[in-house]
Formats: sequence, C-alpha cells, structure tokens
Amino acid sequence: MEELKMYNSLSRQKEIFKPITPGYVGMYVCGPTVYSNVHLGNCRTFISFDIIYRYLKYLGYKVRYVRNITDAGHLEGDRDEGDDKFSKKARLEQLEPMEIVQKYTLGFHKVMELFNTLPPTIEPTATGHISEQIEMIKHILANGYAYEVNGTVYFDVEKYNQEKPYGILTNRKLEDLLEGTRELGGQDEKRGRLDFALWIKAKPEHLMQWPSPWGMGFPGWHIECSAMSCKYLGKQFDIHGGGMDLAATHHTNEIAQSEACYHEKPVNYWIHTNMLTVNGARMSKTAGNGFLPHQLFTGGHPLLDKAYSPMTVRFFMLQTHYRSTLDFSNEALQAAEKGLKRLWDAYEILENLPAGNEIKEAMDPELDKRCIDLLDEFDASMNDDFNTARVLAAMFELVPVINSLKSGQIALNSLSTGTLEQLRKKFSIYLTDVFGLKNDKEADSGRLEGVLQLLIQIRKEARAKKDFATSDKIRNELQQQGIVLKDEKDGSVSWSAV
RNA sequence: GGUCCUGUGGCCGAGUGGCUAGGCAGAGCUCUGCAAAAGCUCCCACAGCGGUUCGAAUCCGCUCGGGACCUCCA
Repeated sequence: MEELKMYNSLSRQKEIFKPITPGYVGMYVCGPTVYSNVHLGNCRTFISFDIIYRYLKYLGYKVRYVRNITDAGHLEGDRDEGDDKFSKKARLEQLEPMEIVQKYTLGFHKVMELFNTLPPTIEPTATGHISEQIEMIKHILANGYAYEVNGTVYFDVEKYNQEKPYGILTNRKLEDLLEGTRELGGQDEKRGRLDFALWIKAKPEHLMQWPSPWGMGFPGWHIECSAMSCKYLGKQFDIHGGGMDLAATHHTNEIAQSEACYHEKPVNYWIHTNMLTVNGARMSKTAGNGFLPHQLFTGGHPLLDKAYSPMTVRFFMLQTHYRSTLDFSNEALQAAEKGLKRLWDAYEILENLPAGNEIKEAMDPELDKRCIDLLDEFDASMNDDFNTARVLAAMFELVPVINSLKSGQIALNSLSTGTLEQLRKKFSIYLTDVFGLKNDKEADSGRLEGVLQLLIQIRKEARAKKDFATSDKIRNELQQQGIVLKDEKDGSVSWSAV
C-alpha cells in the first residue's frame, strides 16, 4: 500500500509520515477553552482530527491521542491588568470558576458525543498540571530564555531568536514580526515587544491562583500545552494539531518554549485545520457570528431554514478538505443531507445483499475492475493528506452500481464474490469506522420497526384489493410523520426517515 | 504595512500539466396503480490578460476580486 502523506505546516509541503516509534503515534491537539459553549468552528477542528485519529487507527497504528481542556485563566488582552477569563465570568454569574469549567466541559463532551467523535485517550486539564508548568518555567529560566519582573515571568523572544528562528512555523522573520506589533502603552515590564508571559502574577481578587517560586499567580496560556504534551507524549512526538488561527502565536510560542527548555524540536508534523466561515467571514467568538451546535440541531438560528442532524453536519464537513475553508450555508447543508441519505441507502443495500453462490470469476470483468479501482481510491485518497472529499466522490460513484445490484439491472454474478465482499466491507468500514458516521435510522428503530411493519402489511393488503385510497392514505400520513415508504420492484416495501 | 491563502459550472466543493471529480438543484427518458426512490442521458466550468509548453484549471508574471494571520479565539 502507498505511504501516508500529510501536509506539514513546518515545511509547507506534504511529507511521508514516519512515526518516531514504528507502529505508534503520539498526537496532541489543542482543545477548547471551557469558559463558554463551543461553536461549530471549534467542532470542525475536533471532527477533522477525529477523522485523522480514526484513520491512523484504521492503518493499524496504536495512537495516544491527547487533547487538553484549557480551564486555567488567561489574560484577556495583552495587558497585565486584564482579568482572568474564568473569574470574570464567574463574578458575572455568581459561580465558582470551577463551576463554569465543569458546566462547559460537560457541554463540550456532550456535543462531541453527538458528533460521534471518539474521546481522546488522555484529556488533561491545565489546572491539573500546574506543577508541571512551573517546573518547565523554572527550566526555561535556568536556561536563560526567560526573566522575571515583579512576579511575572516573560519569555525572551529576541534572545531565543538569536539561536533558533522564532517565526519558523509561519515563515516569518523576527524583524517583520516586530514591525507588525503595535506599540504597547504602559507595558514597560516586558523587554521585548514579542515577549509573552509564562507565568502571570495574580492580583488578590483573582479567584484562580497558585503559589509559585515567583509568588501567587497563574500560568500563561501557551505553557500548558508544552508541559502536558511533554508529560504524556515525550519531549519529541509525532503530530501536533490545532486550528490555523493558533499557528502564528500559540504554536509558535509552544515551539519556542519547548526548544528553550529541552533543546529539542518538539514536534515532527504540525497539522492545521482551516476555518469554518459564515458568508465568507471566519466564525469566531469575538465576531459574534458563531453557530452553536444546539442551534443547528434544532434549526433555531436566523440563518437556518430547518434543523440538521449532527451526522448531516459531520458529513457536510467531510465533503471539504480539512485545509480549505468551509462556508456554512443552508443550501450546502441541504445538499449534504440528501447526499448522506443516498450513501446510507446504498449501505443498507449492501448489508442486506443475498450471499449468493461462490463466484470466482466476475461475469463483467470490466465492471469488477472498476469497482476494485474505486475501492482502492479510498485508501489512496486518505493517504494523500486525508482527502475525505475524494473518498466520498469514489463512494458516490459506486452507489449506482450498488443500486443496480439491488434492482437487478446489474446481476450479482457480474462481480466476483471477493469483489462483492470487499465492496460491502470497505463501504461499511469507511462510513462508520473511518468517517465516524452513525445511521440515524438505526438509532430509533426497534419498536418503531414493528409498528411500521404492521402498517406496511395493512397497506399491502389494501393494494392487493386495489384499494388505493387506503394505501395512499397510509403512505401520505406516514410521510407527514417524516417516514417515506418505497414500493420496491420485487414487491417488498422499505421505509426511511426523513 | 508585513506574512500567507484563495478565486472552479445555478449552489457546495475535489483536482495529479494531456484522460469523468463528486454532491445538490434543473431537463428528458425508463420503471411504477399513482408516488417516492432508482437507472440511463443531458447541463463539458475553471476571475481577466499575457507567458512557458506539442499541450495548462493545474507552472510563471501582471491586473482585479475575496479571505486569514500579525491581538483572546479551533
């Protein structure tokens, strides 16, 4: 099989993936800040990495997947009088900071579950790793890349840059970065304009603060990921991911901290997912154009005509490559909903296909080969930087074949039994295991199935008597309930939920 | 201002220099008690202008448009 290639932000090109330890992958993904609800843009990133995680597992790798929960306070702005995000919100809502954290962590997990993402293997919290962060800061100080001013510790970017290129991840020179930075009035604590805080001195009113060698305070934003990734994945690990918006600042600083601490390149492959946009503009907390997952599932958003299921949204995201922006619109979602249904229908046909006789030789070798080629494209496309859109295109090309297999337009023995089996298996594995899609219909079946079979039977009897008034009534009323009946060619009746 | 990305048919979106992306919508036909599905066929796009090449949506240049990052944000 071809090798897996992934786009590395560090080199700005696709590279063949070689794990540090054969057979094992260490992957760290920057998780959510739990002081408010996650919006759909956040979800896109986590869904993208869920696919990557699933695919790595599909390839047989044993993956340690670490995704953090940021629950420690950060400065609001670039000023040290800025409030701790968590305590600020806590005061507004009269809650303890950890109550906020708990509330939104649970909400986040619920949403991730609805989207059917697999939980990471380790989900560490920043507040649970304060001592690790302090240790790391001590190390960086000892190595001479940081300095303390009045209880706050800053990272010395210019000093670091003398030895290692600071802007390596986003291909920027320090001079250019300095030029782009605005003048910070009243901020004379920092020696360099690009210097960032590793540890921040807390004011007495800060609710979240911890003792440290520099007095009471809390960690800077970037240090948690460096400390936790090192703890669970080592000083050097395979993949670090996150949204593209994190590359320039957060990830750049992570690299600098880790290098300054351990003198080792922390990450081999940096993977960045692109943004979700609304009317061409990035969805973000501050822009106020964020969709909450909940609004989507209920249709409760001014820009939406109707509700869309989590799986429709997941599928919608799969149709676009993870490094392209994805624009959110009603029409696109509707198209996704229909497309996904077409895929599920094909999936069901495959699952219910009769076994048939053992056929070694395909009666239609040309078609047989085409099917094999399309199936091979699944892995080939995924190996080419996780191109889910191209896998789906290949799947859709197989759908007419599958449908024809059912209707008899293509005889079962046109394909060899081996091909048929591979078709069934691969279609199913990709849909459910790799892409993580769940059949909504299967979820609410059970009792409903029994009731429907009764109605279908009554309708069948009516039709046999040419009592179309009754048969149409059953079908029409069911449709009102969102259930569509189909009279198949062989006289059977199937149903699907809209 | 700096660093980049991007501009594909009605809509969404893949795309390796030559070979069909795909989905949705639309049109026609077939099937069907009627539907719905499904099958078949059609709709042959690549911002503009130049250049490289036997050949470019794909490479290069310019022009115009859109966006991101440089400040908390997946």
